[in-house]
Amino acid sequence: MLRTHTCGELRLDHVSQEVTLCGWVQRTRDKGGVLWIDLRDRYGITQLLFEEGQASAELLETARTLGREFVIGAKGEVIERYSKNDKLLTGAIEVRVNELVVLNPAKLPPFLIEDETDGGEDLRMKYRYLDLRRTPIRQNLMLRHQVARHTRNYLDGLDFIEVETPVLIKSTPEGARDFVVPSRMNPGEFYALPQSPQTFKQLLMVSGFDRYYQIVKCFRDEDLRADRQPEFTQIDCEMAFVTQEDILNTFEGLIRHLFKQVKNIDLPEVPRMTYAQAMQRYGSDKPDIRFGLEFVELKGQDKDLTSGKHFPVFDAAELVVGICAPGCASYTRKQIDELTEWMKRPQIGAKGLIYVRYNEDNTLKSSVDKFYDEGTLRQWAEAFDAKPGDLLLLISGEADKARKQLNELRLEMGTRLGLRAADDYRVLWVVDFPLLEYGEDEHTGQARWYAMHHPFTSPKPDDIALLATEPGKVRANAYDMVINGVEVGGGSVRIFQRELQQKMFGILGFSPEEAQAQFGFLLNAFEFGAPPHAGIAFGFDRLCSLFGGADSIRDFIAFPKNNSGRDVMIDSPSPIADQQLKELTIQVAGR
RNA sequence: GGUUCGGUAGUUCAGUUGGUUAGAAUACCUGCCUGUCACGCAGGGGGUCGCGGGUUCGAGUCCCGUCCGGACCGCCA
Repeated sequence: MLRTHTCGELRLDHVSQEVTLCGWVQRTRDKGGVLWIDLRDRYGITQLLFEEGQASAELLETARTLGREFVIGAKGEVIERYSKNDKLLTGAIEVRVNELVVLNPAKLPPFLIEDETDGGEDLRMKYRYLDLRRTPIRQNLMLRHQVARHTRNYLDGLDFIEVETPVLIKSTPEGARDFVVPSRMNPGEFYALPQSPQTFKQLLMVSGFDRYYQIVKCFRDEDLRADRQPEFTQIDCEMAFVTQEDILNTFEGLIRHLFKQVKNIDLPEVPRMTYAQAMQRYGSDKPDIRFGLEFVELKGQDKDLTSGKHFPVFDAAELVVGICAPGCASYTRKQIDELTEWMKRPQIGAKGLIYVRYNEDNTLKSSVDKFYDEGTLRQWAEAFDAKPGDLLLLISGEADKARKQLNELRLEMGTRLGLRAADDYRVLWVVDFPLLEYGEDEHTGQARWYAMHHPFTSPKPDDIALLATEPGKVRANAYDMVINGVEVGGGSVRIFQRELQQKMFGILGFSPEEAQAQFGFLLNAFEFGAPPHAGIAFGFDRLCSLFGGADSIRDFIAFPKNNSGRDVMIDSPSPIADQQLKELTIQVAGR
């Protein structure tokens, strides 16, 4: 061993012991007659002391040549400090060095390796191995380790077993784009990397494994975001002989366990909300319930407080819906205009934003005073349960669009009003998702039915009859877990009968032959005694970033990719040699 | 595929209406300093203003193109 202790463990108890430490030079403070070096490893920082008169001239000389990030070993005596530093765990002691070895000198790093670095994202990613030396990033990865460890502990305790499923699998048309891997031994044929181990975990249920989990890499070839990587990790779970209720309880238990173990937070019972409620009250299937600002409809299916006053915008609207921003009546015209412009950005695409100020003096002032008298405005305020000082913000139009736009506004107002604290955690189950959604096929342009979750999701038994008549109204036994407006997990009760699964593929536009070619192995398996089963998968990276109080998942992944799917450190993806292409019988345009 | 913001010293940024020798902070180097811990003080070096073209007497600044990066929309069963 090159060292006797780490840089994080020495205390007053160790005083007068002879120790050897190894690590990286964080910083040197040369005071002339005395020189200090902060020595860092993953456990902490220990101050090394070199003093004129005590240390040899040669030792001082060497110490003065040390630069940032040099790797050194230092042997010496632990002594109590004259002036202690209570910001450091090792701040009561220092090591008076009598032997110093430079294990490896270092070039000056391209950015500061400090908690508050001066490096930009791009640079940090290029030198990720240096970035990972920084305490905040190291702590993120340690948090990730803890989340994984406690996940395994919890599931192990419930007799789940972890089974590895293959990474080289088969491309399927449904869902996200696949990453594809050419097969040398089968020219012209390709593997796909799994978007999730979905079919394999269902087959494990058919095999009788009963309770399966896997902390597993998944791959999706879609555009990226701060919370989306092309390869990401899921906690993938499946259970047999269970109902939806069993899944919700088991995995509410997992989340509660993780909050307790990782954050020492006792989570209250997780409330449930149907998809329909979530959309109506929040305009989102993943509402952030840390704050209210719930939607109130002025014109909707069962009421209308706006029509007949010759305001064409509202008269033509399917839905007039708004939120009440408490205490915002003091917003200036300029602030409201700015908010309106924000809503009109192409990303949101609102046509406009109507406001009603409920002034402190009990008067009402709106942007539609021309059309609505004070009595009507007062009716509106009542509908919102508004108080003097509040500001109503209204959106109108086609119901789905209006809700979506107002959802953006609600979240923005929540942020502006400081209602979205990172350390306030509100967990929610959203249940009863629709089974199907209608949309245009990207390639053919033809409208057709898509599985909202995936094609293996079972319809609610009560709704099966609707499959033939009104597929859009069929609800699924599907559920999402949402924390602070982030979808952290989702799953469903699965179809386990061949006939129903075939029917489902039919609705999704597969011919019987296509279904057999793509998913024959699953359909066949269902004929050999498939048990009822259900499952869920959690986005592990997101869960970690949430526990870490961050929006981006990148700093919870050791070696992440950038927005364009590139790893700027190893510079991938990259071209491959002509010989490799030839072997794979692949031709690349332009080569 | 789209919207939008950005690219200037090792790094993070400022740079006015197009006008003298492109600045600050920090890092780095040199010297001084025996209790620092964001040490301090004095001095110093460091720039193809992403790249290419254009307008102009003159471009970091304006225009066109292009490359790179961030955020977002579409997309992500």
